[in-house]
Amino acid sequence: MSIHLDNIVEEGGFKSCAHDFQTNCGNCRLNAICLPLALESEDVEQLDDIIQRSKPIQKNQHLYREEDDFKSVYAVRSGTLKAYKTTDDGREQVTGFYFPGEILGMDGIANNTHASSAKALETAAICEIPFESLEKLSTLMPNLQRHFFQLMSREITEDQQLITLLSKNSADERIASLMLSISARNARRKLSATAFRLPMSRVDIGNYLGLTVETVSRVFSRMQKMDLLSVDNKEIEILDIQGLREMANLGG
Amino acid sequence: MSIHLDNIVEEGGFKSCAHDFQTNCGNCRLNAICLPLALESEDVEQLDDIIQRSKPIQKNQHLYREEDDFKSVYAVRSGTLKAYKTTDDGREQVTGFYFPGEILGMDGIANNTHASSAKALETAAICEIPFESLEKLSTLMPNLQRHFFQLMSREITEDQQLITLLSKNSADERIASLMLSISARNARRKLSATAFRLPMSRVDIGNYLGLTVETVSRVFSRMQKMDLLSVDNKEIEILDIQGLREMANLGG
DNA sequence: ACGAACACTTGATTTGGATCATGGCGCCCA
DNA sequence: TGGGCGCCATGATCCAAATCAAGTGTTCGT
Repeated sequence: MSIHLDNIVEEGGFKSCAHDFQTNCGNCRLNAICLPLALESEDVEQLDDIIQRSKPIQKNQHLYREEDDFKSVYAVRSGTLKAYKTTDDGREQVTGFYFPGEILGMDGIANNTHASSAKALETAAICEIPFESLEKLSTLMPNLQRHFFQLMSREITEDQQLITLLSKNSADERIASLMLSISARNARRKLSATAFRLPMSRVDIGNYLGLTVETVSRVFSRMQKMDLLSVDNKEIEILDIQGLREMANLGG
Repeated sequence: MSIHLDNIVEEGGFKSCAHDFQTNCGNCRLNAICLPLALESEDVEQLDDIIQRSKPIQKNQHLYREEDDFKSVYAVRSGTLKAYKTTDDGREQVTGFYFPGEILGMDGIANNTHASSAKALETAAICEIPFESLEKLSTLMPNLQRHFFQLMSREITEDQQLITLLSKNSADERIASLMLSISARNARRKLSATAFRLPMSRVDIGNYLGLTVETVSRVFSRMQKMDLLSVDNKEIEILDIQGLREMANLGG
């Protein structure tokens, strides 16, 4: 059973007080990879003033739902969320997983209505960034405007990666790519790139990658047989990252 | 053989002079659906000042290529373009088609490098919008900033639609959806929603939708047999839009 | 105006992943 | 502390779309 450093450290700050001294961008362990990334420290303080931190949301709770009015975008402080859409015939399509330091909700800007729902896969601490305030601040701080444009652009390029994956790659390649993506995002947060716990179920993985649960399961078994990784329920250890890259078709 | 009103009318303006009186946002037939959409007329003039209009690009010419430095985003004035990425193993993934009034190139903002290539499917007139100027103008004009955030957000929601389509829908459903999308975009430009010429090849359609050419061909034949549409090479006429919606699973 | 290259269609066969079916394991809670 | 339910694994069968193959139609360059 692995220890979730993220949750323990960061939720610790919350339990005492929402305005705890730890609870601001300046002190946040994630500020180098999150919204404040591009800002001077005095600017960070202004950003800090508009950010709302409420109590953590529990597993399976929604942060927002499709068709809710759009008010804010959200930064993940700890925990993991999934974003998903409900298709016209009632099925679910997972459109992304969001880890600490990542921003979600930007798909709501287009129509002032959330285009997808977001639900916690485990207890999660969230920073809410009211969009109107962010817009105003952006006109005053060109760096912030630039950075937010970049964040949205990154969301676009990531979606395009997923489109390519779904359109061109086999089940093996899709799952190898997802494992590598999670590994890289862990590394960005200074966590292990080779050993981690998957916060999402096999169903969610399959849904995200356009595969059935059975296929996900079989691919994990196959990868294990090939000594690419070891799988113990949700605990993953990457044993041969090079081999995994080759399987994902990311070249040698 | 159909007549391309778009090309004839708008390229006419170009041939004489790049600073032709017709060639500005204020007079552009598309200004109600393009970037100027949200702006007052005096603001439109300022926007107009930063926009560069060069001579039309020819079929198969590139507007930009993957990994080019990112300098500008582009608005289509006439013609059609496709955006595509080259996968690690050298294949091509079409990520979008762009019609008059639509903006492309926003995926380059994230890393200051174009994440995809854009190529003309037919002769196309383009408005180039230098991004640095657009950023500066956006800090001065909140409406423009807002509108550009919305445009990027729309790109995200459209990509998510495509992800869902690729992940959950059959070949029939994918192609029906694409035909309906093109129809709706034509309607937005006050062109026929039921009769149009496809600017892209079957290969491009298949590539975009994650299908082979053969499958695209067969689906068109099947739709024709079902009297949903008539297909004459690239000329499409939608005969039963309701039936097509049902096939696309967009409900009754 | 002609021929080559390209774009599209249609048919036969194959196949990767879906679907259907079953069983085990762990976990939560009474 | 056991029972039920959700999650996961694995085997058997099926099917939609890919692949392979062979044409025909269209476009373009000279």
